[in-house]
Amino acid sequence: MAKPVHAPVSLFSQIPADLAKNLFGNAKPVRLTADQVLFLAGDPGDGCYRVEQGLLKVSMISPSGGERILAILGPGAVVGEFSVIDGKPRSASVTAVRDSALSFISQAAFNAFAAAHPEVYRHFVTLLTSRLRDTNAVVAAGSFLTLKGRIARALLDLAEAFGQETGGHIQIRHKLSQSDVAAVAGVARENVSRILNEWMRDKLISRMSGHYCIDDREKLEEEAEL
Amino acid sequence: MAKPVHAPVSLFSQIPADLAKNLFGNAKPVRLTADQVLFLAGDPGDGCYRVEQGLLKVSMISPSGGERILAILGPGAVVGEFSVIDGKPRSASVTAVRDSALSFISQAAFNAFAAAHPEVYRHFVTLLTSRLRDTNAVVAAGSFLTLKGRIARALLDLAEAFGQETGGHIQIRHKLSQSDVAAVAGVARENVSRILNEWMRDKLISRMSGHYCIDDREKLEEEAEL
DNA sequence: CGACGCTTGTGACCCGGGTCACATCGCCGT
DNA sequence: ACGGCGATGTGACCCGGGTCACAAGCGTCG
Repeated sequence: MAKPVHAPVSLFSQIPADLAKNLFGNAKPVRLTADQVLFLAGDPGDGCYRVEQGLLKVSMISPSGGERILAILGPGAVVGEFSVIDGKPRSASVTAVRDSALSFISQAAFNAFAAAHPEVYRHFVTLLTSRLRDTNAVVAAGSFLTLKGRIARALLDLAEAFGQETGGHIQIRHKLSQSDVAAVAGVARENVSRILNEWMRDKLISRMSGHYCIDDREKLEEEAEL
Repeated sequence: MAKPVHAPVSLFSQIPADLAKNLFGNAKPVRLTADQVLFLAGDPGDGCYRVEQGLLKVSMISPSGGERILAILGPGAVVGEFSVIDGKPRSASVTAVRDSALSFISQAAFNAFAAAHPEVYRHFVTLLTSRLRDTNAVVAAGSFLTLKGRIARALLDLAEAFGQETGGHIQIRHKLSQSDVAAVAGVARENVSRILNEWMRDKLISRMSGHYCIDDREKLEEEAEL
């Protein structure tokens, strides 16, 4: 029963380009250098951003230092909407994975725009729904899958976000460390190393100059289901 | 650092009563007896429901039989919106915990209504946002908290949903089995038994005729943070 | 009232996977 | 070319928590 259990964690939270154009038309530009923090969980939220360029990660940090990555966002994604919608503090931290450029709009500006263009809500509804489906899948994965399954899922998700198909192979066009994969999968880094090597031996994946590449998506998806 | 890590899983997904009145005005009534399944994950989704009366659980079942409860919904809650919004199959299963009465509206009816009353989208946005916050918290709990922490969280969440405050004590007005608590917390039933008894010894909670009751919310919240 | 069938209580065991401790390996910078 | 440092590879160990196996409770239904 090869059902598609799989659903991408790191779905880009896109909204239609023309809408975004207007919404973020004269937004304030913000630049981040790699590893710079945009905001931390708990911070008051005063507005939201659109990723113009670069790469961000949305994560939660445990008091003991552990990190769990909830999503990785690229150009076109909107980040920080929660606070704009409900006014509560930021629920997660956002950090630049590489140098990035964003557009910022204040909560007030957003509300004003939304009042004038109610269709933004409709788009947000579909966007949030798809995010919720993903997150539910993550919860399920966390409670049902084993280490290997979770790592497979993480890879597949990453591929979904950054993958570039080239003849049955999927290049992940981003230099991701094992720690990153570990934080997405929610497992220890050491195990990522072990499993990834095992899969390289078995030709499920390969690595070229730091970039991982999925060679046998089929088998990997199999690994992801239990 | 007693920060309120806590966020309810089983928040009732309410929408304003007057809106619901119209939206579900002449919906088709549906009745469920305890333990009856409303729909299963994977089923095609043809519409959504409003809980008029009773209690439902939203859960995912693992191939190996394990169950993970994502939410428990009571009167006023809307269930099955995902499929109505994006047309995809149901992402989780919904089962009646006790005899229940629902109102059903088809996807078409929903869309028609929403087209005429765009404000439904705005409400759904806030509803989905709060759900997403919760689910993210669940992911965090799953990766950071220990057994005790997760059980404490589960109890607190359940209390949030069914609790009735009475002088520092919180009655959980619903007969929930340890297996239910276990499925909410995502741990083994046996451990729920052990931990709950430990907490009863320590006067954090008590049980009267099957109903659990939180006697020392403070301490319980402490347990929930690591 | 007794029996059957759930829900609970508890101990013993086991194993997946986290943690620790290093050895390597690149990759840069000077 | 060398030295340093972060990213990897790998083994050994350990422990939280799941699993198993029963023993009690406790309704509830004939």
